[in-house]
Amino acid sequence: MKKMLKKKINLALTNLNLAPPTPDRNNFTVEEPRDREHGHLATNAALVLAKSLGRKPRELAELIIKNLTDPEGYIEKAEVAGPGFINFTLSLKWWAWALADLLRTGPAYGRAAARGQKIMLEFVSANPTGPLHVGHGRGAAIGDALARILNWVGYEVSREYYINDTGRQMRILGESVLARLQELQGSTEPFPEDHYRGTYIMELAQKVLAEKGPEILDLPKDEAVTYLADFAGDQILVSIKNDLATFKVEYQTWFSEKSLHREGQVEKVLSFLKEKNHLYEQDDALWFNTEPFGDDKNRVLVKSSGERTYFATDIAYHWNKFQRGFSELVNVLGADHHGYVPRLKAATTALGNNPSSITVLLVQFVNLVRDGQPVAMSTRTGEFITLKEVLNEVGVDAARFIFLTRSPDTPLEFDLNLARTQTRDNPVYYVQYVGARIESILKNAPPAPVETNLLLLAQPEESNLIKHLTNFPELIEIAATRREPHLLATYLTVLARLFHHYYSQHHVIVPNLALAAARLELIRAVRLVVHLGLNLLGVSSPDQM
RNA sequence: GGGCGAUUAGCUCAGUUGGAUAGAGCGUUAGCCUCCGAAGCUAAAGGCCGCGCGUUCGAAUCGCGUAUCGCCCA
Repeated sequence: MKKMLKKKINLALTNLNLAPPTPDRNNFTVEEPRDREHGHLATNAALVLAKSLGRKPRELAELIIKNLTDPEGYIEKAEVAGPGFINFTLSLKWWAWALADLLRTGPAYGRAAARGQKIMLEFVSANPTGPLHVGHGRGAAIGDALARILNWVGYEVSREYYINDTGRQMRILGESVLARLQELQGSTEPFPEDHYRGTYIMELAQKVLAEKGPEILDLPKDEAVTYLADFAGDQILVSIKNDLATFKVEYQTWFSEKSLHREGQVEKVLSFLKEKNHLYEQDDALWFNTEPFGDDKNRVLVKSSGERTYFATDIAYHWNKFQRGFSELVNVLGADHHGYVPRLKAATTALGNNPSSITVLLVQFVNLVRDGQPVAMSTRTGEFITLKEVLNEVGVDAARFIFLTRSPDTPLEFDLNLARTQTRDNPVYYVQYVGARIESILKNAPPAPVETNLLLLAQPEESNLIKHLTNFPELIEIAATRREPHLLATYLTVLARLFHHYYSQHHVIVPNLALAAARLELIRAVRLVVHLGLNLLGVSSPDQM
């Protein structure tokens, strides 16, 4: 719709043949004015171009209007307004054409052709040391919705979960289970500080005891800890997978950190960087010279103890991603990782890739509130609300929608009381209700005549609806390029409002059968877009509620 | 001390990359079901878009400064 107008304006500018040809010819925008009295669409072309063309804005606007060509009869009215805007009112013919086009395209509306580009989304990637909490849920909702959207606009998308199944946190996990095991066997040693205290640790200890017996405790401590870490990690990972499946998040790959070490990838990337002269030794440690690539200081890759740092394995991991043929990487991370971004980009550059091929999406924390009080969320103390609990309380759809309505870079307040008591008032139902209402109308619909005349949709509420519907493809495109799935949630809320308003103003099934038929087509289109939009958010779109 | 993000209605938050009179949900107030689903609609009240300076035809949006909050680093 906007493209159509832009083309016409550009053509008018060409016809005007004004010298000099301006370089900012395409700098103007076509937008929807807030005020309905300003028509369907407005352009600032005259305002933007006035200076370089040496004309007064209003004068230029008049010239543009005079030179518009519109053989199809799509423009009803074009007039100069305010400081030099041109307001357009589009004709019924245009709206009929746009709606027909949408219905003809059907379930593929807004879907772009494959671009032959592989893009990887890594998200959640929580350590398998405890259950997922709400913060992970937010990352999961955003990552998954973004994956759906990117796929929709033509990328070959792969979702990946990186499992940190080795290192310090895993050892602490093993030690935590060991401590509980010893307790079960009568030890009175105090539980070690800074270890995982959640009740699930005790459950895991009981499970080990039941399956393997107390002989585990006879092993040398290191062996026991390693065994228990693996055992517990595997179990926890299973429950993480279950939670994500419940949340309707599916991964193509679960990538194990261990496999990087097993296949010697860390050593390979170290020698690669060494060859490129990016490494140096100092104080018995091996350093990576990341500063020239925009990091604020250099980083250790191999400690004096010989241990590889977390950063070293992470470089190997991202190297591996590129080697698997992904041209673009998106990482959804908690906001506490933002200091990590420059060094990741630095590593990307040093490895010979464009740093802009990796996008890090930082998601701010979720603050749980109960009875007006913040709820502590430490995995260590065991006082946390798991994703599973929240899903049980408010349901998958509501949780996803709440996560996806807010921009990722603002902390989200999640009020559990509100979520619990106001389930039915949740905004997600406002959108879903549109679908249910339409299905109900369609059930009562009379049989359609052979030919439907969409020109009968002459009410302003109808053109408003069509206008918003036809914005869908462009909106998805924007949400994809900006990696902002929440734009879609906002879009759907507006669509819902427009529909509910229309519904209250006009009956769909009216005695005039031709008009009824046209209106049924319109609400079918609304149904379709609501369905597509909710699907892209991973929210269900029920026929009945 | 340095960095990143935030600051918009009583509360929770949008604002489609600079457009005309600032948006929604919840809450408050007053209305609307003999009529396609009232999980809805209509209306009212509620705003110095943290503050200051700048950029320009035009700023919630961009720049600089500043305050407050959250997080990260030393």
